Amino acid sequence: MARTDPARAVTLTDVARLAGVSVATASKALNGRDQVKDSTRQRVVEAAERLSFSPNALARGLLAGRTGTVGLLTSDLEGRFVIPILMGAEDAFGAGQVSVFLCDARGDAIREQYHLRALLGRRVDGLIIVGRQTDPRPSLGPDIPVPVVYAYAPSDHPDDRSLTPDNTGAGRMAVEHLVACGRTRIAHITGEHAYAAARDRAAGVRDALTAAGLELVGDVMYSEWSERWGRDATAMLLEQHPEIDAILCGSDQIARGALDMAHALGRSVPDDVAVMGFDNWEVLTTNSRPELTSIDANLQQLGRTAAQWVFAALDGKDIGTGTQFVDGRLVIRGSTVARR
Amino acid sequence: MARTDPARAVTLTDVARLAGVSVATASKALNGRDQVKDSTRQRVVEAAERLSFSPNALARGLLAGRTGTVGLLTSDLEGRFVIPILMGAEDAFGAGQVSVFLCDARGDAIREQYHLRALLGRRVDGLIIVGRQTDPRPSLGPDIPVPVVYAYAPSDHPDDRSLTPDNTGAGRMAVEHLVACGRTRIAHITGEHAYAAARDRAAGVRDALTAAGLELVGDVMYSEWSERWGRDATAMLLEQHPEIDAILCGSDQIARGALDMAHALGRSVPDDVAVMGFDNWEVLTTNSRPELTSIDANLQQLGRTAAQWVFAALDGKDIGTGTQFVDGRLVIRGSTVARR
DNA sequence: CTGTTAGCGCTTTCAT
DNA sequence: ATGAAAGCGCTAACAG
Repeated sequence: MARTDPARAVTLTDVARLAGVSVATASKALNGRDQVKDSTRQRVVEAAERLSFSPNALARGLLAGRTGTVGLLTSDLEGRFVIPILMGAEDAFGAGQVSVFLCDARGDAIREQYHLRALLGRRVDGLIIVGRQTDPRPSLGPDIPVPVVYAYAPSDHPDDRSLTPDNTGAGRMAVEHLVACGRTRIAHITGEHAYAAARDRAAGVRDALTAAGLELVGDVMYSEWSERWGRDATAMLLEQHPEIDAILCGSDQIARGALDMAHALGRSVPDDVAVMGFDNWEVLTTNSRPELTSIDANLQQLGRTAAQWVFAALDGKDIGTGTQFVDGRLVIRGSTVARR
Repeated sequence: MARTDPARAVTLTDVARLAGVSVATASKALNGRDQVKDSTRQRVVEAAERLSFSPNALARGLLAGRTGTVGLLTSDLEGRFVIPILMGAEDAFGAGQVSVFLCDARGDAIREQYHLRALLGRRVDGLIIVGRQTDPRPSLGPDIPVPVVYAYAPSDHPDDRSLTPDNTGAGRMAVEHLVACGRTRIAHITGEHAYAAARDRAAGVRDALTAAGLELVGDVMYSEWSERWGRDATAMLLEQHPEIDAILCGSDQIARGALDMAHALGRSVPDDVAVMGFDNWEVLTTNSRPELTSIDANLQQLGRTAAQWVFAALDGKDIGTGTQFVDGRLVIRGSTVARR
């Protein structure tokens, strides 16, 4: 049962006493220091096990100046981005080596400040700040006494270190895939123009089309990040430009709507028209009919790199400044390539 | 920029020196103890602010025996359940008062053990264990020295304290809604029979049907938790039982598939047939056409209660044992009720 | 190889 | 009202 321990937690002193040595020796024995006789170490280890001794990380941290903890401060309410990033960070840190405080600021600057203070008070060794869009976010400033890496949303200050998906590259990658599939009349439906993600992907789309000697069919269609918009835009598109053979959508949600409407209007996917999205949100991409080709932002990789940077900075290495872009990964499914 | 502090962090000693008092007095002043002259307190507070002093929570925790941290140990890879639970917990704890370590065991018992040891070593005040299904999970056993609450997945040991969605009640609630909408020929498509969530919801469905003097149309259709199954099952259903006027689906994903196929077969939703799901996963429910009625499991509430229990246990209160069920909440949308 | 000592930053008696 | 001192659990220097 979940009981509040009435007895004091077992300490190194208890172990030392049981093993019949001093705490110092016990400490050395358990930490693999080499000035300990094998038989002594043996005794200490056994004593520790018998008492199920678990060293107090607070005491250790207090002394070492390092706590082995990292703060992940997010505003991503759904956890769509932060969970893969957390997993990547855990990978990089090694499970159990480093523990991660996850704080959700819910897009509220005040709450963010609270959490920030708390994390610094707990002497985290580093911070990873996860935004919910790829638009630059306000910097925490230069006075944070630990390494900070901004993930997903870059910092708006050039001296900070940020890591964000390469949406322009992803846009290019998408078009290159469609072109490789033989598509030449490509339209682009996307989300809100206010989002850098939408604009950047669109820019990449244009680049790649130009490079392929093609032109976008119609204008980039900006509106909301929703299935509804995907449906509505697709209806308009197929009406005005019946010749299109590919609809590139700015998100998987939009793509789901496009797929839906294409079917409703009697177009076969991918035979008549290819459809693809961005984000590779599995619940959407692998459940549609056909399954949806998408660009995965490699967030787990992003999280891993962010964590490695924090570590590197801790070790005194220079991790530089500015924003680094993480490549996306094309995930091909049935909505752009006919089933074999 | 994110720099590793070259200078030592500012300590209470620094503050005391600047204020011209002893550390003891500084401590009292900052912690609102009442044996301090107002003018002295003033000076100390100012000094602390000037130095942007942030008390070392490790040192404090070492002394107090409480750390103000809680471990959230999950195996919910997508974060679908754990994020609302985390938010609920943060609500209950108060942002900044308590910090939450989030660890993802990824369904791996070894990794779970690693994380558990790490968390206990960091002297968390309590643990919330979040499973990814509502089936009972192995207990961590009686020897955890801090309060443990199992959330979402209950523990398989009766002496543990668990909190899980009331799926039976949710099944009942769903049927009651459909009946209230005038539906009488109701079918039930759901996920894998191996999942307690599927079986429990189905049991509730049967209860409520019986109570209403109705019978399920056909058998409960168990298979996978996917849109594909929703589509396939719906096709079979409409073929074999064209008279049905409601399809209750075991998840929103299945419901999306059902919606899709109902349309494809020329049935109007909700006029000819009502469709509803469970989970209220917004990306699915609010983007479909029509939007999907669903039962929300109130996970944020669940997280809040779990956190409150941990706290209560810490304060020495008896939080009892066994599993408590959290009521779901009906969210009515257009798939069961025609738009006004 | 082992033990003694000091001290990480803080709170809390207990004197003054 | 203030300060000196002890100690939370641990590790690192230094002595022996």
